[in-house]
Amino acid sequence: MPYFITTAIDYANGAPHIGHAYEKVLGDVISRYQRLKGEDVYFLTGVDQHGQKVQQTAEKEGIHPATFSKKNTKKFLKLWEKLGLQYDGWAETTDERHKACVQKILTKLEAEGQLYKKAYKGFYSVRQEQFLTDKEKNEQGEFGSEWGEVVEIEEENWYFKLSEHTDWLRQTVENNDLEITPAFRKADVLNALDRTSGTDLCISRPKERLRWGIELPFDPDYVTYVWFDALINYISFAGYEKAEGSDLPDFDYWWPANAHIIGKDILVPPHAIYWPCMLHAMGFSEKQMPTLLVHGWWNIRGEKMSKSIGNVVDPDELADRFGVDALRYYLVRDIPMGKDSDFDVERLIMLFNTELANDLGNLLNRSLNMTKRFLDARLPETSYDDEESQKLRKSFTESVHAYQESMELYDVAKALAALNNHISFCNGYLERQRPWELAKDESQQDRLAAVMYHVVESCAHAAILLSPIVPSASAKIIQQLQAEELTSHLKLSDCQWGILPTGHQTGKPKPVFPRIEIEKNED
RNA sequence: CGCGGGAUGGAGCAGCCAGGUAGCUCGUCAGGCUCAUAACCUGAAGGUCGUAGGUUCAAAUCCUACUCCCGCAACCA
Repeated sequence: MPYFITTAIDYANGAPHIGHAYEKVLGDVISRYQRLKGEDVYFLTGVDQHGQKVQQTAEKEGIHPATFSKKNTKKFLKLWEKLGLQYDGWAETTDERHKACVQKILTKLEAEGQLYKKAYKGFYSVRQEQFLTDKEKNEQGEFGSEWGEVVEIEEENWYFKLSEHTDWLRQTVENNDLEITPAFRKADVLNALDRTSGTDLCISRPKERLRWGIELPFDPDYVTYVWFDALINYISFAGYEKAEGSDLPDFDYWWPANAHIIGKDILVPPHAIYWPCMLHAMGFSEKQMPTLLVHGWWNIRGEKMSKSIGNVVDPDELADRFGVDALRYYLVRDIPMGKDSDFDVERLIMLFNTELANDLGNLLNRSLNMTKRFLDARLPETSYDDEESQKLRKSFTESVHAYQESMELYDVAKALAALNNHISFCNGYLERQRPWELAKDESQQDRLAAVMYHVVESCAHAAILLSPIVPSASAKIIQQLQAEELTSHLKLSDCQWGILPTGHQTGKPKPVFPRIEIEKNED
């Protein structure tokens, strides 16, 4: 089955921060999980390169917006490579294929009377090059000096008849044809719809104000409003209206998207209102709507992360300091789906050290070590079984079941907790079975073999279930288990007890998750 | 009365939708073990579940009011 998943495309106006990294890692984790299930996955991510902020910042630096956005795009690409993202498509809004698609859509909508031109009158800050609204007014109800000269001007722009689609949208949202996860976000959308109803969406910017964008095909004095441009990436890079002989994917095969992963800040109005209405105007039915997967934010000490406060956490630096596995693990482990969480380096270290190093890493290490020392690194045939071992297998089954159930709901944190549950059980199991004493007794060899099989087999499963989250560490575990050939083509549904055959030879143990030692004098 | 989220032992959270001895992780303390990454295992201390009412045989869980914290929005990135 096709599984088409996208992330928001990041604004190429600066360097990526932890929030960007979170969303992409989440997308990667879900993609890899779906691949593990055997689905045909297409993971699309990218950058939004147009818009006023890019133009402004580029001008400040005295370079062309194209050069500037390319430079920032590289920062994203570099980080995604470092974090091990496995995406199938890369969306850049300056891509000619995307531009052509946007223009085709605009042309069609204009021809069908979905767009019209109208004058707008308002207060405009010359210095900031933007229209001001009431929220920019200070307590005295005036525009402060920070805006410089403020003039009232009238300007013509192109509008999209958003209001003709909002009734349809309301029904589509209420019927869950446009699915919004988690469900509590639906209220936000319905609420925003009330405010939006009756207003249309301005989709153009005059070139004297903004040149950096996609030109309107029917009015060369204007460029396209960034959201109208950016949102289309989800279909343009999926092959919608692609040119003859294009290497883009087959749109009919992939659409609708199984998940648009976005932050709660861009749910309304762009993704839950503009986007579905745009699709509807293009002729998409309510059955062809994507599912919106809305995640929360990483805050710093309870505050919203922002550049101006200076509390941005640099994912690149974190990956260097603690390793990609630790960062990827933390980003999906310590935040409940849809909610906010506080970013805390100490918790990152704690979760890595306890759950990965002490529990799983150590379990693997002691299991392989004992197998090597007591059984000559071989899992011999055994017919021994006991109640403890039955309990372990039951714990395994329950844990895998809970893992899957949570992953289906995109709750990675809960899935990992379920997995860790079994790992803990395994450590307790070893304590109760005491293989190091069984090894001293010739008559207990059968039991020893059974005990070691149970823990080593559990490690193999843990590696498979962890592969979407920490792929490189998972591969290391599999390697030490010498189970590459046994697991490489395995699907999740094949993960029944007994992957490792009788007589299987295990490899040398080497810490996969070396403990992070807390540095002193670190701020 | 703009909208939403949150308030649970020292810290971070689950439980609330489908009321019935308050659970998890970390930390602390005391034991145990020695195969292992000074790891692992067992046990203990620590909470009148934001406040005040109400419904009920019974409320963290349902209802009402209030307090505090966070975010979003309040006509164009």
